[in-house]
Amino acid sequence: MSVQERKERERAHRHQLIVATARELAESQGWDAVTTRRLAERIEYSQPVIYGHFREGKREIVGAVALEGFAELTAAIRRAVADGPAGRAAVAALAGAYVDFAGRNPALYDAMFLLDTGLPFAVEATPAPLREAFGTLVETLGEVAGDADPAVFVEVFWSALHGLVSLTRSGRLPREAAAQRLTVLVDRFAGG
Amino acid sequence: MSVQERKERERAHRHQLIVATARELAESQGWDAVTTRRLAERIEYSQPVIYGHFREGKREIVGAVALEGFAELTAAIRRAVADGPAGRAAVAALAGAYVDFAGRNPALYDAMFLLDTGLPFAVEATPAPLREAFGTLVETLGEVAGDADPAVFVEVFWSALHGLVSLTRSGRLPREAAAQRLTVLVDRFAGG
DNA sequence: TCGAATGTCTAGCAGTGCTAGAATCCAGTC
DNA sequence: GACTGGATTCTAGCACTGCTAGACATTCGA
Repeated sequence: MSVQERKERERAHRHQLIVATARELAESQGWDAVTTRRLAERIEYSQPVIYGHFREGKREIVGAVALEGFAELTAAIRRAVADGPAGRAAVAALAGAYVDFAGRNPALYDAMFLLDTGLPFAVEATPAPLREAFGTLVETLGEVAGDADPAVFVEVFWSALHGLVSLTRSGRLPREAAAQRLTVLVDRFAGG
Repeated sequence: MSVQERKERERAHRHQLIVATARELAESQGWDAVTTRRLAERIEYSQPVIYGHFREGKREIVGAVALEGFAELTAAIRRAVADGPAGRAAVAALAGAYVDFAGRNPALYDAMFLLDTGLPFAVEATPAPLREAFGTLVETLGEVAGDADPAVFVEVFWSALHGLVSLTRSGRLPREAAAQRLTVLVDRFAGG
């Protein structure tokens, strides 16, 4: 194994270490606690090494965490609908998985859907994990779109889920009755 | 008019000047550009004077801006439904007004629904402008709730609107087809 | 006019994201 | 094994952030 390969492996490992450390810090203490100084301390290098891996700085790190999140969201949704539920059961399963995912990974969710990451959505350059996540939503929900364009329908349903999640998390909707709100939403979107 | 009254008038004026300046800066350059140094420069006092008005610091300033926003949102929605539209027309008018309000006042909207302001929602201590805004939504939409609790129904519809607005603004939903998404949402919620 | 209370300012703290250039290390060549 | 050049990492620092202690200035009542 060449010196070059070993160097590349070390670099990739360090890159992943930074991303994992950022995510850990974010989930335990919030994104405000994730600073490049703290990441550097945690990985036992100086700050400029962080910038050697992420040329666009902190926002690129948040983007890298988000990418992981999309892969995991896709997996969570696929597991939720693995039994092949149809109609309302599919919508409910997907909605439940989405809200559960957001609840278990609040900082990851913020990286994916709230914070500025620079990741392009819905264009040619959109990274594969993002496309795949959205594609999974369309696969699952396309059949209940009725007259609406399935992609547009999915965008609207996703928006509603995102709205419930983010308003609840920021304290603008009470946590009580969250399940009831989800039921109302599923009823409205699975109704035909 | 007493010295005390004049002092209080001056203080109230300065307080309002800080809030208005924060909002102007936020709408023109984003909330990141709103710093207490810049606000102080703009109002021609030093930084500690800002803290003399807002003991909780910047987040209290953002909250003050948000309060104004709620009053304006209420007015905008009331204007949109002043003709007394019913059923789907009422839902559409309200949804259009909400999205339009968010589009015209992006930073104000962020203060209201994204940023940490410390303002309590949906509890005893919730400020009147917030209660009034929500009450206006319930007044307008309550009749189309069908079997659902009107307040819960309104929470869900508002979440969906918020989701559309915030995902579009952050570039996660394309601006194209925004009107189409709104139509799909209104159809789902006005459908009975 | 004076003194106390109030209001405002200066100066500074601890932290942020980020980078230039110095220092160190590594690997290839002789 | 030594040397050299390139790569990597570090130190030091910049410009900025939110915020505050104590000094200074102003105001107003007696």
